[in-house]
Amino acid sequence: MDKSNHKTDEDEAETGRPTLKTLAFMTGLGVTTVSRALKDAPEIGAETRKRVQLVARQIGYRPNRAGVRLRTGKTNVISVVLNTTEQIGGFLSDFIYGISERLAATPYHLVVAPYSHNNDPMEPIRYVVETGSADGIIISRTQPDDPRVRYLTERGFPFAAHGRTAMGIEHAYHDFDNESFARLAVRRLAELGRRRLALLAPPTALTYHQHMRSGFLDEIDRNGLSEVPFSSVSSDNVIDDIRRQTIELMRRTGRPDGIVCGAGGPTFALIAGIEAAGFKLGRDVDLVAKEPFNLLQLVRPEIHVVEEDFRLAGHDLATAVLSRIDDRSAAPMQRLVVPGAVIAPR
Amino acid sequence: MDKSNHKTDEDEAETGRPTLKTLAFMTGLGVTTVSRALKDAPEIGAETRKRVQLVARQIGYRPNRAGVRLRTGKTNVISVVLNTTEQIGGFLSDFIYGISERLAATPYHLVVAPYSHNNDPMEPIRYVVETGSADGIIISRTQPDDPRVRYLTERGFPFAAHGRTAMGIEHAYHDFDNESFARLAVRRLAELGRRRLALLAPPTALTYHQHMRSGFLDEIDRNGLSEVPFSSVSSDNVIDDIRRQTIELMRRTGRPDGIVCGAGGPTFALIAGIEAAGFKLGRDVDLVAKEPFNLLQLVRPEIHVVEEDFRLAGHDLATAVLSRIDDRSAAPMQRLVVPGAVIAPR
DNA sequence: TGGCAAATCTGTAACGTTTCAGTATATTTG
DNA sequence: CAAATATACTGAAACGTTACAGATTTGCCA
Repeated sequence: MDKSNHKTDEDEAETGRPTLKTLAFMTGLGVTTVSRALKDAPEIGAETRKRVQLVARQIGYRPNRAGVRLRTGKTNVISVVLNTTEQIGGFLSDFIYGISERLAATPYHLVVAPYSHNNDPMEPIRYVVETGSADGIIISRTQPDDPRVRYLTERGFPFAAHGRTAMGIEHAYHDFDNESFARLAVRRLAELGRRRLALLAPPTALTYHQHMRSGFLDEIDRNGLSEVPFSSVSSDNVIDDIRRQTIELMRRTGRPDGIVCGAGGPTFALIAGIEAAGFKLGRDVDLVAKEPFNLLQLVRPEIHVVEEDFRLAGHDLATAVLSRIDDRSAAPMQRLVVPGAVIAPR
Repeated sequence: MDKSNHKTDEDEAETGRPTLKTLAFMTGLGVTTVSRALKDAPEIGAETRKRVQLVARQIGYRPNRAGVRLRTGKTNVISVVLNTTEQIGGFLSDFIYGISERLAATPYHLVVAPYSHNNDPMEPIRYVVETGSADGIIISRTQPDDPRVRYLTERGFPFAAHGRTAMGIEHAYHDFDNESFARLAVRRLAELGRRRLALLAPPTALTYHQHMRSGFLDEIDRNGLSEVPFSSVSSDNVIDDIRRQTIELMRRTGRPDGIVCGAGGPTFALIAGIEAAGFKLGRDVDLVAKEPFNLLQLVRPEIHVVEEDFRLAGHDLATAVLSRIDDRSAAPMQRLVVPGAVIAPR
């Protein structure tokens, strides 16, 4: 008799994954009631609420993300936008782990949106905002005047940045205090009696280039030291370029006797370059480097190291963007991590 | 007069993000026709198809993922399941980049699902399958008898594994030929006149432990060398444990004069341990290590290195799982990457 | 000319969820 | 005691998409 393709309630109760309808059938309530009961709405009787929640737990009900998303627009997704041509040596793993650890206890999923160097960094940002494919965004490689920050702020889209900006916009960020790092590094080199210092800085476009550079310059000044310019490469360059340019640097007449390096991978190239030019680390020149995990010092104990924790950064940024989503008018989390001491050679 | 809260066609055309309805209004066609036209269905006139597609492109129509997902069950998501307690030194960045590069030109998003060491590795897998939150899964740290592989295979869920299994199941994988790596390494050490070799292997639970170990043992045999057991640690151990155990190893009476190491981070610890015990690399003992990016050799040129490309692995696995989704009955992609030559000290 | 097939297009229903506008029953109030 | 109000629940509609089962038009053949 029943030629329709409507599912009956009983069908519903038997088949595959449970939905609100399944729950409604099992409890004898309406779908609406079940929905409200699951989110502890006050207009549902206490006893009914308990009952629905019990049954839901028993049969392992999980809300259908697509259904929620379609109806409410809420995606329960955080998107982290990464540059795939990023520095080798990969602090990125820890960064991502930090984020996902934070997200693990929440209903949020983490999606990784890449862009390559030749592409527009705005592209993935626009995509996410225009298609509403995430509730929040985490960006890195922040610039002083960052179009992404402007764009996201203008639209009131929740985000957090790894690094600060300088455009008078109050936004959530987590940053490592690279100015202090540079100061610590210079001070250490001064203590070692070094006089002519070079800095292998991040690319000029990034905000923390300025920070690191100004800390470096100011502290050089205070200690009566001089700078040996080394701007032909940045820590973004490929390893081999850095190595070559370091050889170049060391062969100059006014070569440095101390070098500060703000990134992990490039430090390897620096050392290789110094030695290829015939100089000895610790004798002719000292090196203070920033490293995510202190591996380098295991094999080259003569270098000085400051650690930077990227897992913490990920964790922080996830927290920041979540609280941003939760309440867009709340004050954005802004955390500046001060570097620990410079770890000396053993 | 119109007190309903129905949106009229004109409303639709003005407001926010375009949908099929917007397109239908603009072209004067039905929603169904537009939907079919956009996917080049044959029953839509050629001219209409062109027209619809043109308009869609003009106004930047993007299908609503939640709509598609709710209706079809297709998520357009690939989930990569990672162990967050994974080895420091992070080859993971490259792995993830490899995947997302491959996915960039497709409609697929990449979501990272973590699990920590004390948690059940099956948990994220079950979650994805039960909630249908992805169309395919990429797993790593594959075991000879891997419950995840069994589970996914039983349910016909598309996946690809970084590493092989040994349970008579034909599944998609990408693997580095660690047996060949170990052979190459041993051969190199034999050529250098080394006689007593040790192997710092991966954890015994993982499939490639067997591969590496059997290659190592067999090649030792062929070359008339002997093994110095070194099973107190695996490459999964924390850096400091490896360093300590290496000191231990080197202080034994029958200490090795050659060591093979199958992972990047641990090699640093090995070197530190060897030297802490008072021995000199290249003189007392030689080291052949596998490294994702050849950074180590820059600062310790006396070691021998084989490179392993994790970006390629990611790319491959993404391809594999996509083709699996595309056609579940097609033969699974199975790729074994043979190691390149051992890079000698310079 | 009538009939039939092919070509092209369309409306309805459904996926699972939440919101809106109720309804029915019990309880209080004047 | 009627009316107002509070309590507990419910059906219908909508989010954007696609599958299904038509509907309309055109061209062709007997």
